[in-house]
Amino acid sequence: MSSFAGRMKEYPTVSVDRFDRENLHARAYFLSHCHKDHMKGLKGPILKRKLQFSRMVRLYCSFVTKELLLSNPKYAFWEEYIVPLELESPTQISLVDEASGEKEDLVVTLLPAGHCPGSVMFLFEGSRGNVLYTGDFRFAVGDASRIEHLHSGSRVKDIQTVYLDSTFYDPRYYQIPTREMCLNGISELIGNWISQSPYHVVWLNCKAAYGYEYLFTNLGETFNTQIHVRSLEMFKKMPEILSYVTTDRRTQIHACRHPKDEEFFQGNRLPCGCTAFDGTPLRIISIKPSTMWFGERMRKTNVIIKTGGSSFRACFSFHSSYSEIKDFLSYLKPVNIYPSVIPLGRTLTEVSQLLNLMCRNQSDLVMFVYKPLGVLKRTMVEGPTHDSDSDDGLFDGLDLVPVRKKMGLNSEIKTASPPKTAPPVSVVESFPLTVTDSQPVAHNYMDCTESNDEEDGDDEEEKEKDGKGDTSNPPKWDDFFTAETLTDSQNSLNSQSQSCCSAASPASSSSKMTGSQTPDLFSDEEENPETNEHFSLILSASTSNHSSQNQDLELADTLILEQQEQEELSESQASSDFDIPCTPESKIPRPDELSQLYKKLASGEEVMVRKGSQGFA
DNA sequence: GCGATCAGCT
DNA sequence: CACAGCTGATCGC
Repeated sequence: MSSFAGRMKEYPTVSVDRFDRENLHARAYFLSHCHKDHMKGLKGPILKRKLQFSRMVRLYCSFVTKELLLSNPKYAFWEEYIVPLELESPTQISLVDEASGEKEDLVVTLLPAGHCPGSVMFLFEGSRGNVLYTGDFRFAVGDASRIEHLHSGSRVKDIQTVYLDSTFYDPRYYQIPTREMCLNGISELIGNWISQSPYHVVWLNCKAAYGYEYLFTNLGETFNTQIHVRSLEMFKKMPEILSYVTTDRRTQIHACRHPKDEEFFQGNRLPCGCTAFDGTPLRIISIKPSTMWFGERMRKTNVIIKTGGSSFRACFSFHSSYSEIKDFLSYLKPVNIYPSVIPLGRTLTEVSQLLNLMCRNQSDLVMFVYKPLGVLKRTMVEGPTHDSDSDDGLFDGLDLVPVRKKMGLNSEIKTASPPKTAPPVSVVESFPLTVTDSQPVAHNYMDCTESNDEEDGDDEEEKEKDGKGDTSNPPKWDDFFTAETLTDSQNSLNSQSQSCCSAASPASSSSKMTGSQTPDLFSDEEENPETNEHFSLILSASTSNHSSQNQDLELADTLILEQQEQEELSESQASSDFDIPCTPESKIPRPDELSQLYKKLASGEEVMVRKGSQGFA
């Protein structure tokens, strides 16, 4: 569940997915998708009144989200204030302060998020840099590279901040079978059942939320049928969904619901009340889509689990897994990452620390330590970014969070060198200026940490409260986290750091054993990690609590492999704005070499960074 | 009577 | 197995 407070520090005059409290003063609203936890305050009378007195404030979302939203009478009053935007079409939006007339332009691009119908990410491009608000999303590995608007030419755009759907950003959720695997498993189960007779029917026990539609359309297509649902109203303008759903109960696949549907099912009734089509009793199985996750080294897993005589759970996820998120972040390498969800049993601090490893600063930290030339490049790219975060008074008088960060930054910089003025516009000029930052890495690292920790003023309370519950069992996470941090550095030096981590893992494991789960043993049988997982599509009769077994082993293993993976990814990302030439040996460069390097870097990299942020302005 | 919040339950 | 959201109780305005 999202606990994002609604405002991005870079663009605090707009609100995203939150419509209460300070968001009531926003100059523009954005709704990423039509789930209630992203719509807080959206039907509030205060906001409704504000709209009636405003000429400028609008709600921006996708066409599909607009349709879904307006299909609910409680939100019908938004009709005249909604501006639906096409996907992948950069659109300039003027943010006007209606009192002062002050204006700021922002370019927004909607990117399909794969979470539910109409769900999008928002890419904001403006004077404060490129910011990606992911909303909720499910991306497969590699998906980010296929999104045109995350690129500028052949390069990845310079993303300042990602506001991230971190629902499964926790190594517990290392992998979740792909959509295709899940669909295939469900199709096989359903096919085997409904082919037996017309009285063999399936009840898809779906929650009351958008997001299962692609299941319906795929099943409808596969079995040349329609799925029974309670209402078609919300899909009336979406033919590609509408054609696969029906309110006619005489179909073999149902996704209808009833407050007492579980009882109904026990009594061999469908939620719609059906017990028979023509006097012949139905043979009903229930399939409950639910998230299943697996460890990094899980060799074979089932996407269907039998939970009773005629009950099944089927793997289904609205959100990206840990490894999918990592792939996404490794590709984008944003400067900052802020989680919008704290996974159950975690705290904001823990998640922020783990996310720091995926920040651009952090991956460069490794390069800085072992590849000294890298720091020049890193500083070059980062200097301006850095400064732009603290240069002017845009945040003056606004919320505490950005100001606090700014102050922290300045004080950090002061210790190294006198306060700097705003960065020069010229690329060449900015170069020597930023290179003089003698020890920038630690500062930047701290900066990332602090900003994450201190972000989200009132939001933090919620998150910390969430976290309180698990302060009783912190060792497992802490142990794990420490190990990972260590590995981060060690891995670059020594490929045998694996043994170091393996040694550390039993300790964290034993503390974890106090949890309710019964992880599998540290068996050595899985010495050979298969990166190509084969999720079984075949129905399993197993009723074991399979999905979280091996947690401890996975945690430890994750530490080792993810760093390797990260390195590979950065190597493959040769076109990135912030990639750097490899330094084969760590000798100290001579001044003339440095000068050559400066020229090379200045000729391309920085120019691209600057252009990237102005591309659509 | 309405909204916000929380516990409980899927 | 934890998606998202409903229902009902309680409290405050």
